[in-house]
Amino acid sequence: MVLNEMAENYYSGFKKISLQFITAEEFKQIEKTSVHLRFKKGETILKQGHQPTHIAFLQSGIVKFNFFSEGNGKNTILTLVSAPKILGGANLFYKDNNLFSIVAVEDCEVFLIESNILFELLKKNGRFAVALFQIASDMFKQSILNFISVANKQKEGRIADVFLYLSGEIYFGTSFNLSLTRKELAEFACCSVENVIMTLSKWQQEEIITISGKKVEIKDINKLKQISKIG
Amino acid sequence: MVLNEMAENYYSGFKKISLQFITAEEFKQIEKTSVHLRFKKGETILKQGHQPTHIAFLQSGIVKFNFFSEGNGKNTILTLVSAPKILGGANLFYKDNNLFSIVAVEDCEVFLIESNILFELLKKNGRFAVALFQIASDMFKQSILNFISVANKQKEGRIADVFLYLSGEIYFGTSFNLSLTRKELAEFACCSVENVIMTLSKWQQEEIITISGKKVEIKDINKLKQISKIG
DNA sequence: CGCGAGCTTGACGTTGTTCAACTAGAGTGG
DNA sequence: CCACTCTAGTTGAACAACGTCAAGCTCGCG
Repeated sequence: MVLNEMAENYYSGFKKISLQFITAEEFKQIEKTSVHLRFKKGETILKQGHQPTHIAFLQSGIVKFNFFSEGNGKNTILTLVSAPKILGGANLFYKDNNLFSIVAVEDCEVFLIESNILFELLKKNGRFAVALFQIASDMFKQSILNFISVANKQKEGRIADVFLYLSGEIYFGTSFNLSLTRKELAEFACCSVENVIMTLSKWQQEEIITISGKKVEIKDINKLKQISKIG
Repeated sequence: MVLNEMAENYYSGFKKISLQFITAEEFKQIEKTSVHLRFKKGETILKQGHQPTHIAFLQSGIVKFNFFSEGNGKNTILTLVSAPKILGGANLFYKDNNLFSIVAVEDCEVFLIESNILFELLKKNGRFAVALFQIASDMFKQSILNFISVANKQKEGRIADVFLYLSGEIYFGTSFNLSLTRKELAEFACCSVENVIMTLSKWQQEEIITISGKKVEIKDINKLKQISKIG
């Protein structure tokens, strides 16, 4: 009974969204063929290059979309996503193999849904399809915004963008416990680790942020926005 | 009668796709509230920042997705698209204002559809919705691949990517009339005009490509792929 | 206590942008 | 039909931005 309740809460976010569009009966169909899992920080939820057999619903935690380049052995973080959200946008859209990996940045609870089951429901229910696609495509928009940032701005502007994103879309506040390493910040901002560090040091001196250990506080968000704007 | 035939051909690509999923009756609904237009090279089809009232179907021609950055006054070409294809992916997905402009790179024929009419149909017909989203999302995938290229490679690898993309996805061959200026190539590859020129000169000396005027011939596509891979 | 991973700093070299000068071709008007 | 101008393309040199390297630091954990 306790277990049942836990399971109930486990996918409640997804269930709540779904039941606005599909019947309880139809939701049971999804439930039967899906699993819920916990992932520890650093574990891979969906792997780049694999076949997309599942759609993931992120119930709690934070994940990164990680692209590994064979050519030079470098990682790029396309975007970060915090719960609750539908992951596996790539899988929703294409039949292609996963473009990137999805990796837990903090401990996560995930609800893995068989994609062909979900797809059948989407085809039967246009409103559900439209709603899910709109949710899922948010991540694409973020990737594109990130692209634009990388393409147009130099380091400082990009790192400012990263912190504005963390503050606005991930931690929802100006004060948070950073769960990314400096290396991950660098992979997100597309620059070297040293550059992240130097920029952060500079910002500390200018009293734009304070960092101690993993604790980050943005003291002057307007200045950050300014830096982002200038590029 | 001749006019009718022309009009018939005009949106035939979109009609053909649509009629696999919706009835002729339903298609008439779209037809009634839509317009077909011609755009000259350089003209803007959908403008960045405007409200997305229409979805565009590109019947013929080539367009660029152009992002203009207020901060530094620079353009970035997110991706190029050749007909026939559904444009306005951004509009399909979000209610937000257009993230970027869509601009004709060659003369285009476009079929502008009122988005709320189309959306009503999508909600009623899940199979149609899924099909359209899959087509539209191809452009997102290309933007992300482009992002990865910009993030990981240096200029020569990026310019190689641009030419491989032009050859494979736009002109469908190793020999074509380039409709982009050097400036546009630079905006696509995210580097300076001078860098594009120097790289192309170098490739000519190495007999990887030949260029005379707008005529481009890729003589050694494997070498280009090699350059792309190394980055 | 010692080891290793993550973090920090400064020096140095490479990459790529900016600038300035020049060329070629297309369009315009006298 | 020839200057004139305007735009696109081209080249090289100077300079700034950024990544790489090397060395040292800190902190948590065995």
